[in-house]
Amino acid sequence: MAKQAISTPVIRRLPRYYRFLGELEQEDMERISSKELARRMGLSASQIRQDFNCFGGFGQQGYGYNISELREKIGMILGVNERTGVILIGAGNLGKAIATHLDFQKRGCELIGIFDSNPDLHGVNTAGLPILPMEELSAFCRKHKPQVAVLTIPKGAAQELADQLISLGICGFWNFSHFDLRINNPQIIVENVHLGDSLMTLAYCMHRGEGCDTSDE
Amino acid sequence: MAKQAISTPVIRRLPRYYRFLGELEQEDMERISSKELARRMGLSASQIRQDFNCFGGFGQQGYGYNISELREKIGMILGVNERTGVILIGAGNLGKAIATHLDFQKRGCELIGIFDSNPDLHGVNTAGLPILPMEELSAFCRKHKPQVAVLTIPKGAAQELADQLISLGICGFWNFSHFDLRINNPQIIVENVHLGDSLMTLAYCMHRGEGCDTSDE
DNA sequence: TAGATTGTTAATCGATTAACAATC
DNA sequence: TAGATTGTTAATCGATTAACAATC
Repeated sequence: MAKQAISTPVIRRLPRYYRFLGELEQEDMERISSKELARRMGLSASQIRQDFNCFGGFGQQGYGYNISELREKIGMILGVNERTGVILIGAGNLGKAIATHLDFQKRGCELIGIFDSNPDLHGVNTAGLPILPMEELSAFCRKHKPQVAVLTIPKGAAQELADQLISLGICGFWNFSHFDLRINNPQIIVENVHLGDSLMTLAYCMHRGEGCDTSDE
Repeated sequence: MAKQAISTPVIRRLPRYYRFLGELEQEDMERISSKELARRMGLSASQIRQDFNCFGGFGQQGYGYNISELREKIGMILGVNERTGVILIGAGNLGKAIATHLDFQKRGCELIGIFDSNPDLHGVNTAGLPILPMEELSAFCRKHKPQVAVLTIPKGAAQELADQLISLGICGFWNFSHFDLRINNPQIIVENVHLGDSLMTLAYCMHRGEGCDTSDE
């Protein structure tokens, strides 16, 4: 579909476009120009047109973009209609928060298993799933073949567990473990989320004062 | 201290440097060259030297960088010794996870108040603090003058609450609310964290397959 | 001293912005 | 048709990489 490889900055903006277009749709708006969308999102109109044109013409000269059509097309690109199997490992507060508050289905994913080493949690219903012991992990993976693992576990356990999960067929990690996974296999996709780094960036801007704008909007 | 404004990409890399240097320090390493640090972090040696030189010479020709000295200097820049007052609003799973698992002190911040509108939670001890009712928010702010607010609340409530908090003296937001705060005051610093967008980026890379590398490491 | 590695300048690369012809 | 707004090319800007003199 794409003419050539899409650059990272563009990819990272796609979910945000998708979100804004969803909001506009809910406001019952039908069409929008790149200029108006730029104003609302804090981007430039040029950039928006460049971004959309990575995937081919979504708009119409003199008219702009049809909001629901554009949203649907971006959704297709992002794969919101896929059903990628996801397991979550580590059912602490953060794991629970992600399992319960994040709509995986809306994002092309399906949470199919939750694991924790703490026996007190085993069997506890979370987001409609029973928390399973780690011992069942490999049998589960062989049976259900999840592709993505969410790691909401402490730092120390992350790398070893990741290696094990790769051998069980996991090829994508959403890693919250305060440790940068390094996997020397380009087929394995890693999204490291470092909440601590994000807080530090904010803290830096606070004490450095004005003019410090790190927002990527 | 800085000769000129530091660019956003550099600022965003600083916490990561700080983290890696901390790990090296714990491995009892004393010195490191830009080349070796680059190898470990997946950056280029050139970039590392450029980054550090934004702040003045941290290294020594022929030797490299002294790890603990470098770490301390980056820590100073990031303001880890500050004590910025932080309140957290929304004590659901995500709020609790952030309050309990994130070491604010290590990052120049101090969590001094937690608020939630749910009466069942009032008084519940979380990370050493009692959860307070929203009604006490303004009195609390007047008394303790927090500067940063963590918003772990639903989307709908975010913008209105943010405006109220600004009038109470809050000048930094760490926003997890699935809604992009837009505040037209450059003095107010906003760090939007969109976990959903992060998952979608991962999902995109999964179904697009190989060569999709959005890691910023 | 010789080797190593920085600090810094210059070259390259890529992303964003500007401009405008195409066209609805 | 005239006005609006895209798609797309060219110009600009900024960040990364390469190169190398300075120096420990």
